[in-house]
Amino acid sequence: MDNSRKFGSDEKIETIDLSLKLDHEELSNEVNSSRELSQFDAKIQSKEKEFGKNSKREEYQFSVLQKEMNMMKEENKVLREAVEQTMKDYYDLQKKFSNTQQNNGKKDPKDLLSLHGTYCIDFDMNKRTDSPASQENDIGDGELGLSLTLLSSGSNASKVEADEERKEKQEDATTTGYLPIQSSNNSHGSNFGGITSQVMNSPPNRKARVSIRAKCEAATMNDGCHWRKYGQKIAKGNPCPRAYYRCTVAPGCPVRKQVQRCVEDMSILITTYEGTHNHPLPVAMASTAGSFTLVDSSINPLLSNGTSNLLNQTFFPSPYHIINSSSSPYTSNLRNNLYNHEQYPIVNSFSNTSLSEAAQLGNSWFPKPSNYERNTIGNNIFTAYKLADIIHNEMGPQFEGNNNNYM
DNA sequence: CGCATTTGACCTGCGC
DNA sequence: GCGCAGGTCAAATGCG
Repeated sequence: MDNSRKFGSDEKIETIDLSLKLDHEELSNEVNSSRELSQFDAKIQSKEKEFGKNSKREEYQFSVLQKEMNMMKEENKVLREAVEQTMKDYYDLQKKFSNTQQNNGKKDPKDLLSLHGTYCIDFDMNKRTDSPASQENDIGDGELGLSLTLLSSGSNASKVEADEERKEKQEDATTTGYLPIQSSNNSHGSNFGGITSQVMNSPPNRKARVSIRAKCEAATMNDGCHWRKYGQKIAKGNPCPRAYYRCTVAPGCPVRKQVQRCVEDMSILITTYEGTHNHPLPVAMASTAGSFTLVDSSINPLLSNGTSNLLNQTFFPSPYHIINSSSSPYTSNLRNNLYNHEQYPIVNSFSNTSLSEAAQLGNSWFPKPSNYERNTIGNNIFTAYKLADIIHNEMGPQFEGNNNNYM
């Protein structure tokens, strides 16, 4: 925008539509940094001087523009504060995690894999929005979409489940569940379309579990694998039956999953995966997971090794490559992640079309949808692999290796 | 007829 | 040791 030259040549024009010169796209580019903002202010002030002799209408236009710009500056400030707050919370949580590990005598971060715990991923697939405006609103509300919750729990296996139940009861306090134990002033526990990952200690003889909670009207989430139902139980305290599935992609695959609706909110589907696939994952699944542009947050190697490897092991048994851009400042990483999530929406990552088409195309790897799954494919479909990808994305790059440490 | 789902019975672990 | 609850098995059933 070469305003000086432009204004110089337009001085004789009686009415000048300044709004054309300050379109939203350019304005949004201008306000990306405070430094640029100040430069922008200087430009506006110089223009004010130039147009000081013009009509009151132009002055009015200036005032309107200035108000708009002030509003954008305020918004920008709120966004920056939200990012900073989230970063602060994130660091606090990492510190707590590190302290917990030290107290447990875990010297090697790899030993985290011996925490055969349950990792919970929360998201609300109905909350995802596509419009940039809603993104900004979400961020402006401080709902930055990702928080980590580390709970210290009892040491026996039954307590793991008990904790899960207890937390489910607590989750009415928040909307998505899993109360953050830190940063009381944040809004991570509110109903955002994001993720809450959770790590709970459990005994060594417990297999790794990844629990995914999704707002999903369908009877089950389709994650690309082929599952055979082998049982159903009505668990105590929840009238909704819990269904048991085992992976049938490859014979002898030990991976199992449990699917149950949340008692407080029937629209929430809780899917718990357990075990490690003994076969390569379907190509579309891997490609979907890899469709994220992963950004190296490089924040906490402890979390990176622990959570990501566990997720990796549960969801990504085969080598899985990521893209690192470690040169980016973290705030921009966070921002990039948020936008990457929008760019590659969680919802419908395994869309009805892709799934059924893949099956129709006769892809050898692709499981033929079961009767049950055929009925659910048309609804909002979610791939846990992508969520695990997001978790990894937030956790950092130390991702590969140590795949057999916790089984 | 083959495969997937359903469902009651059985097994196992844990708390008391 | 007993009872309870979660998890698994396997025969029965349903569906294409």
